Amino acid sequence: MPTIRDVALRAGVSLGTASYVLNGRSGVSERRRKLVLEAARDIGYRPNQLARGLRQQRTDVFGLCAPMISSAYFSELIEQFDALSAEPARHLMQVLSGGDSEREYQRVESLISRRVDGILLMPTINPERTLDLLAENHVPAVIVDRILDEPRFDLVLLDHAGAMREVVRHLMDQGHRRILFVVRHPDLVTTRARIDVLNDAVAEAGSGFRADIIVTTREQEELHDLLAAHLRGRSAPTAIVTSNSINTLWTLRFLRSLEVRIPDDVSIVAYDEPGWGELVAPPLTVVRQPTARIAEAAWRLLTERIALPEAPRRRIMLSSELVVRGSTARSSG
Amino acid sequence: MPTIRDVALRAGVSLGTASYVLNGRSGVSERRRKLVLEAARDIGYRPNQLARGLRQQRTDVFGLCAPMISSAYFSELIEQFDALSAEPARHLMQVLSGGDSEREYQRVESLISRRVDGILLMPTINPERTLDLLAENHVPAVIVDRILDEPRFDLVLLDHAGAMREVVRHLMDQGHRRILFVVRHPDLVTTRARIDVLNDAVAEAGSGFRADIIVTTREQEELHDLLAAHLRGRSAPTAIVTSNSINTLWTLRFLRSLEVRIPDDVSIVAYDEPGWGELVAPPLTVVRQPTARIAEAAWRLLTERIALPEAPRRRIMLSSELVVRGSTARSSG
DNA sequence: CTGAAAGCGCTTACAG
DNA sequence: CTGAAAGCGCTTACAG
Repeated sequence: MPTIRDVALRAGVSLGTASYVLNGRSGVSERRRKLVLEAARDIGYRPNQLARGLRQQRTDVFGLCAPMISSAYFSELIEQFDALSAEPARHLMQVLSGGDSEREYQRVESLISRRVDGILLMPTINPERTLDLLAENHVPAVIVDRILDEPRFDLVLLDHAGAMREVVRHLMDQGHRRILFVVRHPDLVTTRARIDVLNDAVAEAGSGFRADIIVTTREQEELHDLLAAHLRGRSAPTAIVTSNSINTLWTLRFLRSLEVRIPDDVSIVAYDEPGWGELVAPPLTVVRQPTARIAEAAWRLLTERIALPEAPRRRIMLSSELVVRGSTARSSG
Repeated sequence: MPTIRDVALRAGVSLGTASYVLNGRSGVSERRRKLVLEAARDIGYRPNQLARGLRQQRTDVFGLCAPMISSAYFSELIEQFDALSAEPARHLMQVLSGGDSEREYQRVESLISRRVDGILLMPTINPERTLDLLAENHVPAVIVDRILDEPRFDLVLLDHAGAMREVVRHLMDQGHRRILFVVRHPDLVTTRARIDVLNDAVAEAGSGFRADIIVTTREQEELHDLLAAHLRGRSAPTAIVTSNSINTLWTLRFLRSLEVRIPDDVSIVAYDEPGWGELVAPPLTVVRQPTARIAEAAWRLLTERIALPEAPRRRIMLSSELVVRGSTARSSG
């Protein structure tokens, strides 16, 4: 592959001059500038970003670590980030943690070894080691959701509590008194916040109101059995809230196999807006995350952090939107 | 960030010796080896892969370019690739073309500038410039699907014709005579192949049999109108085949709004297996792509191409699987 | 078994 | 306005 040396040789100028031209610096005669540009085009010169990055101590690459890609929330978010990376000639280097903290650590370590300028982290449940790694190496990073308080990094937060308040209000307005919340990670601060809001609302509403929690695992079967047990009971829920699109998928599947009708027997509110949300019968009432604004905020925070490493930490909180559709209706209970 | 020089200094050995130890070369005394390892750990040394890549002329990074991430087929494929990249300490650098050839070219160019060892390309419709770029720069690359013949690269192919033959057989066995095929890119060789199979089968079956094609654009409305027109006609289709999950989503949505019942009024076969395929009522009959095997084949091809740049080109053809579920039934027409 | 030196492909002060 | 030289952080022949 041709190097800048080849360009200089062909243009008959020094290596330094070639570099100046290629980087658009002023102070090179028009004649030489043309010669260099022509030579570069002729031999198909493409600058080696490894060398450039090594020398300049910056790579114009942002690292991005997400748990997965197959959930609507993350794939949307990542497409948004990708769009953002196009214009300022920046590159996105994406890795997946699979939700596993150890893998997250390793992948982020690899990103650091590749000297990315900064990292966008959609953390796993236990990101402590990763956060320490980032902090120790002074890698500019912004954390997207899942963490409420972290003095070392800029944060983009989602107002989960507010969203849950809206969900509960919507359901109670419809006469629902027994709400089941299907969650995957009850120990996440953000899940915790939602559970608290739910419990508080129920407590405040008085007797006859109640909230239950189901924690899902990787085993679909367990959810099936728990769901069946809850629905059989005397205090069966009249409304179910699912915390992410996988839980929603599974819950809908099992409700169907249990011959529970939506919304006649039970209402459903789903977090995240899967592509098929409008498609299932009835269309889903969802809490939609503002992925475009999340990506934009995180990107801006990271860019500014890189520019001013010592600026005070910032947190941006974004709120979700409750979209009411056919899967919620007046309680029949 | 600490360099190998810092490690050597702290361990009291030469820079070369530190490098030997860190790279697991033999021929260093046990005493020094321990000193180096300890020093590296103590100061949190992390090799600069930019420098390493520059020197070694290899980065252990594979580039991956896909049209998008929000389709089930691609997100599955990419998760598979990601899993593959974990074990041999290789890194995946992923870019998105958005289906736009110009953007594909630029993103691949950026990958090349970053000196990836090879590229996994899920091409756009007009990848010619990108392919030329890859070929001219002798970048090892393997192309996944969408291209049938390309003497310069290794290929992983999907047997679309075979899959379509199976689909048509299944439908005709059920008494269907009028089949509508909803496609996005009729000029893709792979789509062309499927259309040909469909047309041939219909011609062979004799009079009374017929096949129609609808080409979708970015405008959902157009599909709605075309669908309505086809279904109103005297020779309305009794079965519809959709070419990807977006088309499937839209088609299902419009059939619902047109109050067409599935499979009573019309049967549906969908290409790709969206996460919600089993969820909609009725569950979808689908042509499922073997994403795990595709990823594995492409990865192996690329690895071997890098090892033996001059080895003869290879093509691996994989076949899809027809999964019959409730959306197809005996024709009522 | 160990160390000094060259070089990967760039950018960027520094002389001239 | 231009060129020679140093240096980014590594690896790797080459002497000793």
